Amino acid sequence: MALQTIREAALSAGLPVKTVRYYDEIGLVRSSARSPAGYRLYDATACHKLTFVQRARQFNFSLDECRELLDLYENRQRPSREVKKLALAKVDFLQQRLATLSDLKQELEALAERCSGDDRPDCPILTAMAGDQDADTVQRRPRSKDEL
Amino acid sequence: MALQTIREAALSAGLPVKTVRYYDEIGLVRSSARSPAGYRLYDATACHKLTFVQRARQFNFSLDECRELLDLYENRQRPSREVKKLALAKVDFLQQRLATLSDLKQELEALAERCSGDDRPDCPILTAMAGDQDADTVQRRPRSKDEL
DNA sequence: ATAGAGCTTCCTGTAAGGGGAAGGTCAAGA
DNA sequence: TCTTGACCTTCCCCTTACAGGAAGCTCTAT
Repeated sequence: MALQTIREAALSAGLPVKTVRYYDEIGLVRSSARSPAGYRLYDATACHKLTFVQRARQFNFSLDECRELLDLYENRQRPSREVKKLALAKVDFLQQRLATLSDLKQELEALAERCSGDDRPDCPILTAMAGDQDADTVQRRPRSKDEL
Repeated sequence: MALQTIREAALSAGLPVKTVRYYDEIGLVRSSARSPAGYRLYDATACHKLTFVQRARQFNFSLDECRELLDLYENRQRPSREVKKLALAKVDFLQQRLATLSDLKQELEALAERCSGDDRPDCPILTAMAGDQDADTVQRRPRSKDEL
């Protein structure tokens, strides 16, 4: 396969052109060459890496984590243990967030259910947020960095 | 209650000082006055609003949404319908994200389960992300703006 | 008088790009 | 040959919701 322009490479990886340019800029996936006019050119290997990163992103890995995964992917001697560790850590992270969001949703649903949702101004949702005595069912939760 | 300094107001609302200063700067919750030396001063109403915003943030509302909620909260004539609409939209949003994250977690777990996690270099996780033929169980999903 | 805490504004940085301007390049059609 | 339009480049600002820190003023206690 011949060298591809950034647009072709982006299309084949399912990424926006801007994103591919950005990955080049931060050194995550470098273009394999430049044309005489300065156009970025991507060979099969580079396109492959773009696709790899796109998939890893779908799995919620950050760009830094993608960098790690790419390194592992390129190192034919790596132990699968390391990859599994990253994957399981991500699973844990997702589990945490699922729990938090689920709680949140239930609380909001409960409040909405008690709201008449008509023309009257009384609203248990606002009352709860204002912290009036009616709102003692609302729990205060600490916020962690990870919590969305 | 007398006027409070930014630190006292922040403490009473459970927010960092930096955050309260930021809310003032963007006009979300303005300080009610300034001391002769230029110190921000908060009265009971302003402190109340800070608390309101802190609660709404716990419910995952963005600062722009908090602004809307504050407007509704301050408008004694508002119909509860509008508040309920915002709350239910947020519930929907959370529901979407829960589904996405749950899918993600299951896929990752399945991959990790098939990975030996030892010293050998073979790794189904990397293989799946590389898009090799072995990875036909991995589905491509479109990413929306909202999806974390 | 001085130390230390608290306050101010201003600047920089975060994640992961998006939007758009100004300008060079390339292939096709008139 | 000229021109048009699509494509490419770099550069810069914008986003969310603050955090960290510097330089400098203020207040309180000793």
